[in-house]
Amino acid sequence: MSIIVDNNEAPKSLAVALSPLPPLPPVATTGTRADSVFDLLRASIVQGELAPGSKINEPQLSKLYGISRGPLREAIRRLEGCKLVEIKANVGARVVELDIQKAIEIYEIREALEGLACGLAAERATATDCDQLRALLARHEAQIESEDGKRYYQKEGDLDFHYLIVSLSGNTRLFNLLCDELYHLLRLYRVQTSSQPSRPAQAFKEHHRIVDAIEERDSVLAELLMRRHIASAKATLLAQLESDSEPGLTAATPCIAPR
Amino acid sequence: MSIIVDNNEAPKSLAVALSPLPPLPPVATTGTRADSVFDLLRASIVQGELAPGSKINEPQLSKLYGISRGPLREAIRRLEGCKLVEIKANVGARVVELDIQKAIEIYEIREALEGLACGLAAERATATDCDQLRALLARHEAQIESEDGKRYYQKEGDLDFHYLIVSLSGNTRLFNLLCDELYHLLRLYRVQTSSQPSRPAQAFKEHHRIVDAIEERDSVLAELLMRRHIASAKATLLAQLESDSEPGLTAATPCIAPR
DNA sequence: TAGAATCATATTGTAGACAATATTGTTGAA
DNA sequence: TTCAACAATATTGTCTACAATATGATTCTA
Repeated sequence: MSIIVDNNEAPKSLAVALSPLPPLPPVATTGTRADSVFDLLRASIVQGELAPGSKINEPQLSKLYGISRGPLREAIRRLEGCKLVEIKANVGARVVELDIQKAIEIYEIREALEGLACGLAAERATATDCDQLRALLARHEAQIESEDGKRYYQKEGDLDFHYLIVSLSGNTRLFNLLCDELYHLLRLYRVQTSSQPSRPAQAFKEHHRIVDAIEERDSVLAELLMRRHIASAKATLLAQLESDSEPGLTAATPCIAPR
Repeated sequence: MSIIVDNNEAPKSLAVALSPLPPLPPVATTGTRADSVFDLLRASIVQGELAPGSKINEPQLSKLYGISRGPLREAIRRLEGCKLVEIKANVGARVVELDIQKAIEIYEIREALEGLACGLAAERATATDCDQLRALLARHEAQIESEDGKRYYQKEGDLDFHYLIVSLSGNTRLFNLLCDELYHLLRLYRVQTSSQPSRPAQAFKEHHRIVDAIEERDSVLAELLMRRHIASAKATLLAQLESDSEPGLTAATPCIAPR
């Protein structure tokens, strides 16, 4: 089936995306300590344990993880590459601060890239692939209806769907770009705007229509539908962020370049 | 020559891209040694001095640059983030190997992202911005006609045009993604398929039409034209790569996952 | 001779110590 | 009281040395 691989952690990513949904095995890392700590730090950031904007203190973290500062710094450099932290020379790293402007930028990019992925998937997906997609949707639907852990599963489930589509695109670099970078940032937003209702019913309808288009090998339609789907998600998120930030009125300015 | 700058230095990048083309100050880097070496290494790779596929030897490079391995390793981690080197744990880093498959992937992504950028630019560009675009094109045209350094300037000039459009998109993340990552890889391809004719006449026509669309605030058309423009460039590059690799028949296989 | 196991070498991974810089708090003057 | 200059502290940046792993050459066995 595919494809995806990537730095250091190649098999892992794909396995997760394609497997019949194990409850996300937390990655038995076999690499270097810098790699392990990278994973741990990224998880901490994405799950909100390290608050956005908070300082990354090297001595403190190296004690916490029981490693020296060398590999820790390498891990931080990788986080910088993922845009999860921002480093200033001689000052240090801080967890990235999310604001509405950044959300807009990310979703503009996501719309273009996932549209591309979905179009490619429509060109390349096999019948088996489509079955997998349907099975995935059915499973999520069941989970939603059973009401248990509704929000959590819906969220992760939604990303699973997108993972699978992106992996079907056959474009490894695109997969890495979306799954290793952008999606982690999205998780961060979801944690921040905790537990949005996220319109599951509507989303499911859209998911099914996307799979329809893929099955029909209609790449233009598949791309269009995916872009619309993302645009809807964007609108939902922005509404959430705006209502959240109304009291404080932060970061809503159309400023573009960070100074 | 080069313009290019990057993370850590966000504001700079944008400013440089927007300025009326100073003769490219080679970046007076004020950051850490890791940052400087990152710039140097990236330039070495992009200009082909460090051959694709060649090993990155840490002791050797640290002696060459007169620094210790610590900051060097951080620089290498950043290069990994840019996809210019590939790191295997306990084995080391190698300069990325370019093959046709990767070129296809990169250009698929580039088409989507620059299409997006161009559409956004059409929505946001001011009259002054459009004047800048025209001026840029005129300057390049003059350079081409004067025949001096034809190919070289055309190449860099082409990227200048794209830089400017991307910066006009107003999407900082998109700018970083394209200008700090993808374009460097493109340079590497250009060095590898040394001195392609690169259809300057046709490209200029396309550039002008793109600016037309931007001036008319026709974002849909602007996106479409840019996507076509990139698709043409892709076709040119692929033809070049295929003719190059015919004798040796290297890397033309549709192999996808590096193992 | 071919292949596998072993050992020597080189390279990567990590740790800890020191130097350079920024941050914070304090003192002093207007 | 406020501001500026200075000193003390903490944090980052860098270097050197050592440990762990991979690479290759060599030896031994079939």
